[in-house]
Amino acid sequence: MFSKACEYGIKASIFIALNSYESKRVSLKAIAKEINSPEAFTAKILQDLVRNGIIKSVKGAYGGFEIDKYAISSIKLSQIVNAIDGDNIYKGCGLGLNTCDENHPCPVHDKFKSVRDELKHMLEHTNLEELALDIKSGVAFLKT
Amino acid sequence: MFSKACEYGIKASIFIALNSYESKRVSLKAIAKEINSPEAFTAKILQDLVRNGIIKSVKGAYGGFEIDKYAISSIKLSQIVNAIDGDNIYKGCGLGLNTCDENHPCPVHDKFKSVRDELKHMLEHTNLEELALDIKSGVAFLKT
DNA sequence: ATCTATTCGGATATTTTTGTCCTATTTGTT
DNA sequence: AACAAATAGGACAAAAATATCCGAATAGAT
Ligand code: FES
Ligand code: FES
Repeated sequence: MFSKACEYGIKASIFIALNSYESKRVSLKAIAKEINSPEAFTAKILQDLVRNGIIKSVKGAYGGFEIDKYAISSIKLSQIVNAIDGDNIYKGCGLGLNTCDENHPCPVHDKFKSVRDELKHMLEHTNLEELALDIKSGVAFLKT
Repeated sequence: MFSKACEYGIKASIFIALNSYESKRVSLKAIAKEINSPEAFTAKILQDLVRNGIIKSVKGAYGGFEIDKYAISSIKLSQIVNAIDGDNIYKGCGLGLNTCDENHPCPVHDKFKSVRDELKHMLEHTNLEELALDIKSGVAFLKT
C-alpha cells in the first residue's frame, strides 16, 4: 500500500511528535532504533519531511528533529504520505490508466474509487496527535 | 496500490474473458496489444495465472489463452490479485509491522483496517463477468 | 514429415526502491 | 580555537520489480 519510505516516515513523525510534546528533540539514531528502521535510509526520508516543512531539524550538538508542539494536531497523515509517496494513491487509476477519469474509466473505476476515496478521507482526517497519543497511552506500537 | 504485474494480470483476464464468451482464444500478442503491456513480461504473468488455474492456455498453432465460459462469473478479482501480489494487501499492516494484530496494533490499525476491509470486500465481490461486460458495452476501457 | 504459430521457461538486462558509506557542515561545549 | 555531536548531502551498493531475449516444447496445417 505505502512504500517502505512512507511507512518509516509516518512512524518517525509519530515518534518525533511524541517527544516534541515534552519539548524533547530526538536524534536520528534514537528514531531509527525506536521504529526499527535503517538509519541512513531514515535520514533521507527525514530530510524529505524537513524540506516539506512537516518536521524541523537542528544540526550540531544537542540537535535533532522536532515538530512544533502546536502544529502536531494539525498535521495530517495525508501530508506525510503525499510528501513521500506523492498523490498517486489518491488520484491514480487502480489499473494504471494514465489518468483516473470519469469519462474514460477503467473497468474497476467505480468500485475502486470509493475505496480510494475512503482511504483519502481517512488520511486527510487523521492527525499526528491522535496517533502519538495511542503510542503514549500504550495501546499501539511502532515496531515488531 | 497494486503492482504493475497485477494491473496487467487483471486487464489481461478481462480481455480473455471477453473473448471467451465468444469462444475465441486470444494470443499473447493480441492481449499485450489490447492492454498496452510489454509482451514478454505479460507472458510471465499469464503463466502465473495459468498455474493458479484462473485461466487456461493452449500451445501451438491456433493456441492462446481462454477462460471457461461458465467460470467467468465466479472468478473474483481477489483471486487474481492474490495469485500475483499475494495477500499482503489484505492481511499486512499498513505501517509494515510484522503482523497486523488486534492485540499489538500499529497507530493506524483501526482506521486503516476499515479501508483495507472495504478493499477486500470489493475484490471478493467483484467478478470478471461484470468487468468484461463494462468493456463490451463500451462504458469502460483497458488502455490510455 | 515438415513448417508455422504458439506457449513455456530459463537467462539476462534495466529501472526503481531500498539501503550504506563517507565527507561536509553546523552548533554547542570546553 | 579545538573538539564533539549532530544533520545534510553526494556517491555508491544491494535487492526487488519490471522488462527483454532466446531456445525448447507443443500442436495444428500442409
Ligand atoms: S480510471 Fe481506473 S480507477 Fe478510475
Ligand atoms: S497493525 Fe498496522 S494495520 Fe493492523
